[in-house]
Amino acid sequence: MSGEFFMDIFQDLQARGLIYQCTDTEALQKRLNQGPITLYCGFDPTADSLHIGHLVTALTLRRFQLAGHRPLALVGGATGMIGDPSGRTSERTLNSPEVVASWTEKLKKQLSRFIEFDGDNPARIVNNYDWIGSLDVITFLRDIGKNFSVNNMLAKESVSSRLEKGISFTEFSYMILQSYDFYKLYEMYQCELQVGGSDQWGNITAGTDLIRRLSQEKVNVYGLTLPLITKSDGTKFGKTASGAVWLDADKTSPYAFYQFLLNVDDQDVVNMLKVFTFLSLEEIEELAQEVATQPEKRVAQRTLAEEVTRLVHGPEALKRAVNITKAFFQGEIKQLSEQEIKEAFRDVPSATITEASLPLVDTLIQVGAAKSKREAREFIRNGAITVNDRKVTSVETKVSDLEQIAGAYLVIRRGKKKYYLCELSV
RNA sequence: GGGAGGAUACCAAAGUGGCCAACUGGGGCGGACUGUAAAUCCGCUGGCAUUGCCUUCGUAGGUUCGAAUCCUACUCCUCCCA
Repeated sequence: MSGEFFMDIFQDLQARGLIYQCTDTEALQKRLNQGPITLYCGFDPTADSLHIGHLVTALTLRRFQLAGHRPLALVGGATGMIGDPSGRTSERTLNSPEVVASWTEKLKKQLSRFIEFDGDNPARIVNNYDWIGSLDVITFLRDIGKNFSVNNMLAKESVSSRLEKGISFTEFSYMILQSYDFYKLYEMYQCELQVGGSDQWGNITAGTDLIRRLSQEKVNVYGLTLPLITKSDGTKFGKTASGAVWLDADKTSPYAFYQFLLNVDDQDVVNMLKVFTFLSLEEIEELAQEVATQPEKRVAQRTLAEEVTRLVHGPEALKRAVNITKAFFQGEIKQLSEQEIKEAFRDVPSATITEASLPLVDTLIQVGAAKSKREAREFIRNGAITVNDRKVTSVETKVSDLEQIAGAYLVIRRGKKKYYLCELSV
């Protein structure tokens, strides 16, 4: 199902709702039909991991590659040191060079999962530190800066929206660097297209302008932005109460990642399938029918969760996530073997206790199920605590009162979905 | 540089000497219902403790039997004038 070859990439993107703005729709469509094109998209190291929002653009690069084009994934080792004002209401705090460098490496690794480095149209990962890092001030101001008009820069949304509150020269200059990236990639790899999120429009057009100015003959380069993915209620997709949904397995476990997608609203799931999977539009249409006729089966959600988790974390992690889900929501935890418990609870908070007489109230705190004894008691009184499939009702319960799995494990459930593992070693 | 106002728990916002661990709304968390849903309803939302204690209302002091509330200094924020 994935790995399909799209004859008309532009049409496919359009049908998936992935096109927001384009510098010249007709010309770009024509160019794409003429043959392979090199395109790029940048990712700045503003955190130690990409999140699910970045997936939209990363997967778009892959869509282009599947259609026979050559994607470049740019990691902003240099621009990450400056800070993009786009879409921000206030100045960013600068990170140290060491931090930026280590984040850059992490992003590189994550991005490489989504694109193919072999074959006829191999992708490439580039780091703009390689050409910006060595740029000297005179070159920057004289050769590059001369092509920018401050009047123009002030008009860009990313800058104008900040004029009231204030913006530093550093962030103000950001668009020049990003434009220079596009220019360098055009020069080095004949990169003709830059793709980015909708907030990148200003930076992207600045880049196409720069290339035109610096080129002797008339050239055509294109910019394309993708929409911000929102839910039906208008809020941004990918935000949870506990923060962003990360692609790094250490920050958001594969199980949590899988669950996040499994719980997508009926109203949103079809859109998400279009944006986050490589399923054909026909396959997605079939799933849309399922949502309409048998929403309670949640076939679409299941498919979405499986496809994306496999894409991001691989088949093994997906299998674990599914197994954990089965044990938690369908199976009886008591039936699990010690081996299975260890496997299933790899991604779940756990603690080891050494004292059999420990009150359950304290155990809940140790595993992280409750913040204080008061809260722990409240959970028990409300009937929110289940240990090894048995509801606990007495606040006085001690660990030794409870039946253990495989003689050593307590699987604690709080509420409907939160699980904690407690290992007893006396 | 001058003037006015403000800082309360996750957020918003009451309270202006004891009845304040602090109204209310949002959020969050639990329960019922359910499709691991939406909507709805109910409960909880500083800590410890078997009705008592401890720490909280920008920071540091002071007044008082007693302060989130009054006084002093400081820090930060907003607005107005220059």
